[in-house]
Amino acid sequence: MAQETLPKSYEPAQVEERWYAYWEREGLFTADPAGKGPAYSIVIPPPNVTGQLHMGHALNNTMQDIMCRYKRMLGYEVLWMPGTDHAGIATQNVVERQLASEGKTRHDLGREAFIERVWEWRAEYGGKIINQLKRLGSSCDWSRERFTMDEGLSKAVREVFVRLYEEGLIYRGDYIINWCPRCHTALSDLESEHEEVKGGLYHIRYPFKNGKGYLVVATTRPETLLGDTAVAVNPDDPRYQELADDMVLLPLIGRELPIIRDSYVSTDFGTGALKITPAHDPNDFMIGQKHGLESLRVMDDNGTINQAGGPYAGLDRFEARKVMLADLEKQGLLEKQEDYLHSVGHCYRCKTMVEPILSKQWFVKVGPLAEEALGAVRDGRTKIVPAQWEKTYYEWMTNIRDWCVSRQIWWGHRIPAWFCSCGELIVSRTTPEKCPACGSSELTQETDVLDTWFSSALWPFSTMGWPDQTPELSKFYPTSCLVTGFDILFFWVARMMMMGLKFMGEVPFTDVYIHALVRDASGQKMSKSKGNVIDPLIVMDEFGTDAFRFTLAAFAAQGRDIKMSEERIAGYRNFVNKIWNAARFTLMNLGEDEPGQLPEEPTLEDRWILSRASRVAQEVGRAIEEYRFNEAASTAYQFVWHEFCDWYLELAKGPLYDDSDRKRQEATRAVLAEVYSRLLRLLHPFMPFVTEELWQRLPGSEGSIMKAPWPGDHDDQIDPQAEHDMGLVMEVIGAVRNIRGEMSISPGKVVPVVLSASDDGALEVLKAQAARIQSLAKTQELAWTKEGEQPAKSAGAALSEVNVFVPLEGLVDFSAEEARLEKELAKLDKEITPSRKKLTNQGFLAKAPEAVVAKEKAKVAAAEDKITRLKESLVRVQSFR
RNA sequence: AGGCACGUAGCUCAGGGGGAGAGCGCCACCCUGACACGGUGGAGGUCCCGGGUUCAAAUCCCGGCGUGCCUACCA
Repeated sequence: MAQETLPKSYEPAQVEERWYAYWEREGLFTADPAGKGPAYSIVIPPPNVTGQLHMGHALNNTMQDIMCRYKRMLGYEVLWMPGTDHAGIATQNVVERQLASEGKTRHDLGREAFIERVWEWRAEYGGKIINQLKRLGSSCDWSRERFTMDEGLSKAVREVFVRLYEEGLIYRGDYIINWCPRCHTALSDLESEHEEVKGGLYHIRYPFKNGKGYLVVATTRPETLLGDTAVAVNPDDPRYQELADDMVLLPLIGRELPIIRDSYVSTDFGTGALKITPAHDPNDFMIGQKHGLESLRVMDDNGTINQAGGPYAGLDRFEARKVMLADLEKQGLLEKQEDYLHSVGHCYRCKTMVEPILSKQWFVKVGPLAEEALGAVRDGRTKIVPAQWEKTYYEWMTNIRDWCVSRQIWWGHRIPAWFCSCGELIVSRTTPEKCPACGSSELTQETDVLDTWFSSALWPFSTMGWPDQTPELSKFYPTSCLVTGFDILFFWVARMMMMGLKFMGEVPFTDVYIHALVRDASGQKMSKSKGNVIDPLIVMDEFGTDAFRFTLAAFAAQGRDIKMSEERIAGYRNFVNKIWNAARFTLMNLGEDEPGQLPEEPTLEDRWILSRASRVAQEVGRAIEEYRFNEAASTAYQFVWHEFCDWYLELAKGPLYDDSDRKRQEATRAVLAEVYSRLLRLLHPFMPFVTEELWQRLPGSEGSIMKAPWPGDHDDQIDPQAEHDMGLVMEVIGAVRNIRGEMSISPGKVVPVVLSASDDGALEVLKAQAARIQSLAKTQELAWTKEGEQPAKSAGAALSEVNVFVPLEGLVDFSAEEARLEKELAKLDKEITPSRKKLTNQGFLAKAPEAVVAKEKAKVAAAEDKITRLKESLVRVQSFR
C-alpha cells in the first residue's frame, strides 16, 4: 500500500510556473460583470512601468491576492484590476538616461520623437514588473490590464480636467511652486520632501539709504537677496519703532528697497527684520501681494542666476551663494553667520534641492473636493484600517492646499488647453478647430502635462471604462478594498477619494487597508545605497514563492513594520516542506481510490480533528476579513503543524496500519482525506502553488483548488466534548513523555504506566483510548488503579482529572524523581499564589463577577488537589531514598 | 513646533482588565516505516520607569525616559 508518491522534499521551481500557466489558461482570474456571485473588487496600486519588484510590492500584492483568492473560494465574483502607472518624471528620467548613453538629450529628438521613444521603451521593458507580479502568484484579471496612458484612461483624464475647469475647480495662475532644477518641472507640495539640512543663518547688513547705519536681516538663502523688493519688520517691534530711514539699499546691488511693516514678521527670530523676495519664497510672495510689491525672479529653470542678478548672472545657485557671501564679507556687510539646522524641500524623484519659484501653473482647487472626501470617512462610507490612519487623513484633508497639477515634462497627459494669439484660453475635450473668440485657427496647445497622480486619482473608475457607463462599473464600483502603504495615503488614496466622490458620486472603495513597511532584519529601511535590500525575486528562487508569501503574511501585524530576513523565510520554507510531507503521508495511505464518506461512528481523534478543522477555518476566515493577516497565518500554521501533523497523523497511524480492521482503516482514510483537503483549501490564499500541486494529486479532487469552497461551513462538526476528551488523552501522553525526558529514560524504552482517575467519564475515555496512549507514549499495556492508590517505586504526575504513574524500579532514579516532583510543586505553588490572594481579598469576593470568583475557586481547588497528590508521591519517593 | 506609533523571553514580535504566549535561537535525548527543512522533553520574563483608576493593571488613565515615523511657510 505505502508506495512512494512524492519526492521527500518540495521543489517549488517547476511547480510554480506550471500552475500559474494553468490558472491563466483556464481563465480562473477573469472577472465576469454578469457573474452571479456578489461582487468583490480591488484595484491594484499600479506600479510604475519602470518598476522592479521590491519588498513593498511583494507585501502589498500578497495581501491583495490573499483577499481575492479567499473571496473567490467563498463564491464571490472577484475582480482584481491590474495595471501600471506611466510615472511621468520617473519614466522620463529613465529614457533620458538611455539617451544620454547615446550622447543625446531629449531636445535633440524633439517632443514627438521623444514620446515615441518612451512608448518604445515601454513596449520593451514595461512588462517586466507585470511578470514579476505573476511570479508572486497574483491572481489579477490580466485580460483587463490597464496603463494610465491608455486611450481610455486618457479620455477619462481629459473629461475630468475639462469638467473641473468648467466648474472653476481648475485654474491657472502665478504662484510660488516647488521647482526641481534638475527635472525641470514644477512639483506639488507632496512631491517636495522635507529633509533636515545643515545650513547657515546669515546676518546681512542692509545700509539705510540716508547712510545712517544699517538694518540687519537674517536669511538662510542669501543668494535670493538679488530678488529682494522690500525689507519687513513687525510694527510692534520696539527695536524698530524709530528707524533712521524708511528705505534701505540692497547690498551688492544698490537697489533701493522700502521698509514695510507687517505683523507676519516674528520679533523673536533672527534679527526681527525679514528680507522680502516675493518671487522666491511663498511667504514673501504673500506679503508682496499684500503690499503691492514687485516680484523679481532672479533664477532660471536650471537654478542659475539670470540677467536680473546683475553681476552674478550665470552662476549656479550654490555657487552664487558662496561668491555673494564672500563679496558681502569683503564689503563688511556680513555681520555674522551661524550654523543652522533647518528642513529643506527635495525632489522626491531625484533628491535635488527644490527651489521655490514664482511660476505660472495649473492648480486644482481642492477645498470643496476635500470637504466631501473628509465627510465620507467621517460617516464611515469608507473605513480606514487600522483606524489610527483616519486621524492622519483628517489632519491632512483639513489643512490641504491647492494642488499644482502642471508639470513641465513631456511624458504624460498633455493638458487639454489651447492658447490663441488673441489671448483666448480654450479648454476642451477635443482639439479645437478655431478660436471661439476671434475665429483664428492659429491655436497652440499647452505644452505642460499633468501630474501623474492626476490620472492615478481616477484609477478606480477610469480602469472600468468611465466616462462610459459600463457593466464593470455597475458591478464592481465602488471597489471593496484598497490595499496600500501609508506612504501614498495623501498622494493617492486621498485624491482617489476626492475624484471618486466627485465624478462617480460614490466613494471609490469601502475599505482602505494600510499596511506597514518592509525593513531589513535590524529595522533599517531597505535602500540600494545602504546595500541592505533583499530582492524578492531571489528569495522566491531560493525558498519558493509560497514560503515567502507566508512569511509576509505571518509578520504583517497591523501598525507594525515588518523586519524581513532570509532566516525567517527559511523557517516558513520548513513549514511548506512540512505540509508537503504531510501530503506525502496522506497520499501514501490513501492510495489511488477516491476516499469514502466520513464514518458514521468516528473515533475520538476523528471527531476532534474535524472539530478543530471546522473552528480553525472559521477563525482564519474571520481574521482575513478583518485584515489580521498575521493571525490568520499563525492560526493556520498552529493547526497544521501542531494539531494535524503532531497529533492527528500520529494517532491515525494506528488504524491506518491495522489491516485487521478494514472498516476502521477506510474510515480513517476518509477523515484523513477530508481534513487534508480542508487544510489545503485553508492554506490556498497564502500558498497558492504548493496547495494547487497537492490538491491536484488528492484522489477525488476536481478542477483547480481556486474554485474549491472555503472550508468554513461545518458548524455541525464542532464538538466540545471531543476536544475536551482529546485534551485528556494528550495530557496523559504528555505526562508520560515528560517523565521520560526528565528521568532520562531512553526514547526506545517501552515503559509500564499505571493510571487512575477520580472521574468515571475520564476513566472511560482513557480506557477507550488506551491503544493510542500506548503507541504515542510508548508504553506497555496500560494498568489501572484506584484513585488514592499508587504503585510502589514509581514516578508520578498529577493531571487535572487523572494520575499517571510510571513504575520503573531500576530505571527511575529516585532522587531525580524527588527533585522533579519538588520542581513541579514549586511551579504549581507559584502559579496559584495570585488566585489564593484574590480569594482572601474581601473586595474581590464582594465585587468581582460571580463567574470570575467561581473560576478562581475552581482553579485553586484543582491546584490544591494536584498538590496533595504530588505530595503523596513525594513522600513515597522519599521513603525509597 | 505639533501629531502618531512602539517599548513583553537571547532575537523578532503576537496578545490587550481576571490563568504571561509564538517563531527563531539555546540545552538534553532521538535518523521511531511523511518529514533531521524532522521528533520528544526542557531552560528562559520586574510585560521600560513612576504615579493613578479598579475588588483586580502587562492590559485603562496621567507623567517620565527611550526609539521610530509623519506633518509644518517662521526667514
